[in-house]
Amino acid sequence: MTMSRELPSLNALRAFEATARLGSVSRAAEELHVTHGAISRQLRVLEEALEQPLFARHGRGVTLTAMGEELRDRVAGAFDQLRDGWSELRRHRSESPFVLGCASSLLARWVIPRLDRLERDLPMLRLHLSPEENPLAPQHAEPDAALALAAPPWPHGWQVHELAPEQIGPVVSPRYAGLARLLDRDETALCDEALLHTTSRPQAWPEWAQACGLPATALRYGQGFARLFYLLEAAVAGLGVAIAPAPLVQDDLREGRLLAPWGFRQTSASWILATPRRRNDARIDALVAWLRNELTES
Amino acid sequence: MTMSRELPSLNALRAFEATARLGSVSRAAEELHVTHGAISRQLRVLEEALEQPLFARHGRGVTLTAMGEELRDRVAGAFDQLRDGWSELRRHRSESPFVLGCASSLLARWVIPRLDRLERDLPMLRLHLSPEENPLAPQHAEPDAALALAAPPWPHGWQVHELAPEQIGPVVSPRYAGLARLLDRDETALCDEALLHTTSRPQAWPEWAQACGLPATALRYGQGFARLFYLLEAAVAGLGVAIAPAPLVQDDLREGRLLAPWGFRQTSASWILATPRRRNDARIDALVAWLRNELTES
DNA sequence: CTCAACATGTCAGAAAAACTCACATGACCA
DNA sequence: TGGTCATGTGAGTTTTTCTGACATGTTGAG
Repeated sequence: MTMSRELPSLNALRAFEATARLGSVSRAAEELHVTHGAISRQLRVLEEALEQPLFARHGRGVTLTAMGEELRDRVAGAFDQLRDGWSELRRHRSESPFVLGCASSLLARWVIPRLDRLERDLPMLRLHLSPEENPLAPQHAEPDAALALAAPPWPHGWQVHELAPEQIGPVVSPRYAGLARLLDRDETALCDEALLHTTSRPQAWPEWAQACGLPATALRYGQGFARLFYLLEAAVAGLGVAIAPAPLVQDDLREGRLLAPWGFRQTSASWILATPRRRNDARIDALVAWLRNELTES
Repeated sequence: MTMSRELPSLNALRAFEATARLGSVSRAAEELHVTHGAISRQLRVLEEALEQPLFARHGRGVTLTAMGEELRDRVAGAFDQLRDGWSELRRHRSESPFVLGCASSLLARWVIPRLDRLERDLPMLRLHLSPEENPLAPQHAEPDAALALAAPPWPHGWQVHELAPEQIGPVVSPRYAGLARLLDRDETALCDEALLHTTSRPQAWPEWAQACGLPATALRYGQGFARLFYLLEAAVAGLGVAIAPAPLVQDDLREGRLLAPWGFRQTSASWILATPRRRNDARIDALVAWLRNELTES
């Protein structure tokens, strides 16, 4: 009652194909990294299924019977095709660039300044950057990984590698007109400022306030910007006091374009690298390690 | 260090192919007679090997990713080819005639007279007869089975089904000129005869002599024939006393063309049906049963 | 001829792969 | 909101496959 379109054991077929191609049970065993006994047994499985011998044994070596030759002609091409298809797929895969999705503010303020070093340290990555406002949202061309600032619960369908806790703090330009009334005072001084903020993350100031024990309601908001990137440009230009993750203003602090008189405070969010589930490329581990190091060393 | 021409688990590949073709893990599971969990697991094996998802899961069903489509395109044809090749091979096999090798004397004297009944009882056999002087010798076109009279040790490389012990005895035509001096005497009467014999089986008379307690040296030999078939024709023609296996002269005895005054005696040989090893066709069992019945019922 | 070197077959036990079952999750629909 | 469908997951079990040791039979050299 065996449905004729069903296939026999594919491992047995593969053993047959190798034996037929190499003309030897022992060499087929070598190719498949098993013992000759395993091949011998697999051949018997096929022969029993067909109720006909596929090889004539003559003590020293084997030769195909008529039925064996027919089977070889029918399956050899299929196995070639499978091997070619599979290896090409793997080759394409390993040669394809690694697409990193990332919000444009992070990209501009943090990734791009480090890009030369990143490409020098991880050249095999062949990194391609893909600016996307929300890299964790479902989209047409899913990136290989997404760099983001996010808090649990982690987005569904992604595997999250936590890189470092986020630290945020107020920053202000030395050119800011109201700087004088802020210096040498503690955080409460900010209650008198019209704070610059970004609409893409309205919780930044309240979170910070909570972290340093100020009531969130004590804060007054000034101008809002659509993106963190604009917010920081505004701060550098001396338009007021902004709030930012430390790594994004690190260079500005070092070069004196911004001040952070009250330091930075840890939030509940983290820098994360998120990868689509069941993609555990070895390249991802390398990237995670590099990013962790970059975020924590300074 | 994975050699790129190596294949992944073929069972996993088959699970993928079925799932891609049917667009559903559950239906693939049905087709392959396993649970959906088994398919799911196999798909994961492939995805881990490629480090890329092959399907996008959306709670209700799956759809191929770009990489999945590429893999499907590359392997679907190969699986079609394997299925077609295998099923055609099986079809050819089951439709092919069953070739029975048999010495020409047996063929003429025993098989052919029973052929109409044999074909009536076992029509699925589609029997083809292949007269060969020594059907157990290695030859170009090996038969599916060989009918022979033989004694152990059995020929190497064949699987032997013993059908019935052989019985041989002297036979003589009622038209034989010397019949008068034989009738109503015991076997010793034959010591005075020039016994007809076949050069293809010189041991027949000595064996018979031993079986009935006569010294083999007491026998005198007359004319020899190249084949048993000729020997029996000579006996029927009244040329002298021949020796023959009982089933081969059964019809002649019944119809009075030959007499067997001293009956038949068992030898160490048997009627056998020999089949090439590892060919255990169901048709063989049917044929063995039929032959056994035919040889023992009379 | 005998013997060593091959090549393959065979079997019991061991290892690995595949599967099942039961439950969990998420999407869709009424 | 609960029910159904489709799939994921994990522990434990079944099935398949492999190994390792030995047997058989062939070949060719000495």
